[in-house]
Amino acid sequence: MTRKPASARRQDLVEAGLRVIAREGMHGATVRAIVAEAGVPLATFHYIFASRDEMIGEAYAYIAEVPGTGAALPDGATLEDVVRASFLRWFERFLEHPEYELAIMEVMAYCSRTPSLAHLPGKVQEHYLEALGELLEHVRSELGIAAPAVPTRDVARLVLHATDGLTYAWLRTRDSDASLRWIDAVVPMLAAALGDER
Amino acid sequence: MTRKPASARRQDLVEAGLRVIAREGMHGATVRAIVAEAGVPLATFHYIFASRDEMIGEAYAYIAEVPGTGAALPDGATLEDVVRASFLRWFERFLEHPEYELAIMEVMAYCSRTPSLAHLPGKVQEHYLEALGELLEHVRSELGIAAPAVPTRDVARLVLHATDGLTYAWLRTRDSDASLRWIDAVVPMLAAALGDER
DNA sequence: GGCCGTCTTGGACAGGCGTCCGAGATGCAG
DNA sequence: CTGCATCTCGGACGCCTGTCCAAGACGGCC
Repeated sequence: MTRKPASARRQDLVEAGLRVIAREGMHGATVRAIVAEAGVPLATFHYIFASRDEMIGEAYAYIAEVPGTGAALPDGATLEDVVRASFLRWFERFLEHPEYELAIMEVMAYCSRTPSLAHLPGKVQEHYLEALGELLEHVRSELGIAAPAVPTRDVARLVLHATDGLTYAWLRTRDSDASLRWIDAVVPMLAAALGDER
Repeated sequence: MTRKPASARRQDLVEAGLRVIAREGMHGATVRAIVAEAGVPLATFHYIFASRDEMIGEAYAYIAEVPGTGAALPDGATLEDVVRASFLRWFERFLEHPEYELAIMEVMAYCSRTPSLAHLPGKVQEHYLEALGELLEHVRSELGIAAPAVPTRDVARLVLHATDGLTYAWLRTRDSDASLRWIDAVVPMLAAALGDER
């Protein structure tokens, strides 16, 4: 096998692990399945990771690194249009790989249950909030909205609640129409919070 | 061991299973852990269920049987007040046993991954919608709101999206303040949809 | 009282699991 | 070229998993 530094093997295994979890779920993500996916011998796994849990934690943290959906805003769009467009774009991305979102949900549940990983879901949320916050700030400055009375971070939390609701409900029903109606319903509220109207 | 009809043992095991999943997560819900919780010998399990998966499915369906939160409305309350009060009551119940909500999430993910159980999440959602629909109809008739242009079922779906968002986000962060702010933000929208204002 | 459907139960089975050991290969630093 | 830190990897360890069998105990009905 081609010789690689441990850091590179680490990333290979984390990515392979995420692929396996997305395909088979947490239940099927055994050490043997993961090394098979990565194409490395079994013993490599525990040369890199002290335990399977350590790898799961690494994988969950890895998810948070994925950048948000930076959008190019059309000129003359209202705030609500921009929010709706961004939300819809996120939803399209979601629909391309819904099994990944299910995987993330499973990993977060597993981490919640595992004492050594229980702090991670909060940290991942923190990353989400930061990335989303930047996007929202960008939108605000682009549209010339100043001196917000609702802090950006609070608006980001609302947006996250909205996407979380869509995620959970969609994964149960696979009903995209209902999701679109949900988007139609929440977007005005989110835009209002972002635009600071009362 | 006291002799019981299979149907009674079935319910005992389902309830024990749910307790174990709530306490240890899906990962720790082994057949042996479940029979220990129920206080029956191992072999009883496969006298009752053909497989562990069959029991998991039964447990997930069992969840949907739990009745919704029927509320006594104070006189002279506005529609928004009633919606907010109901939502808050649900949230209080949620806070009493959040680990159960996490368990439900894990079971739903597991079912999604298991071909023979993949149809269940949709069915459970259907039960939720029905129960919630009845509650909403009750509120509507109580407040004398007639001829809805937005079908009750659609409003119920919106409410479900809102509670799902709260559930998912809370389980990551355990941030009840953020949840309350979310409730404050969505309730007017939900009330508007229920009250049929545009 | 004897029968028979229903329920109980100890024990075993094969297979999969996470983890670990120790010997060998590799390739840069001196 | 030698030395040493780094990486590779076959194979095994003990434990736990879901599932099953076959023998026994119960208890209502003829």
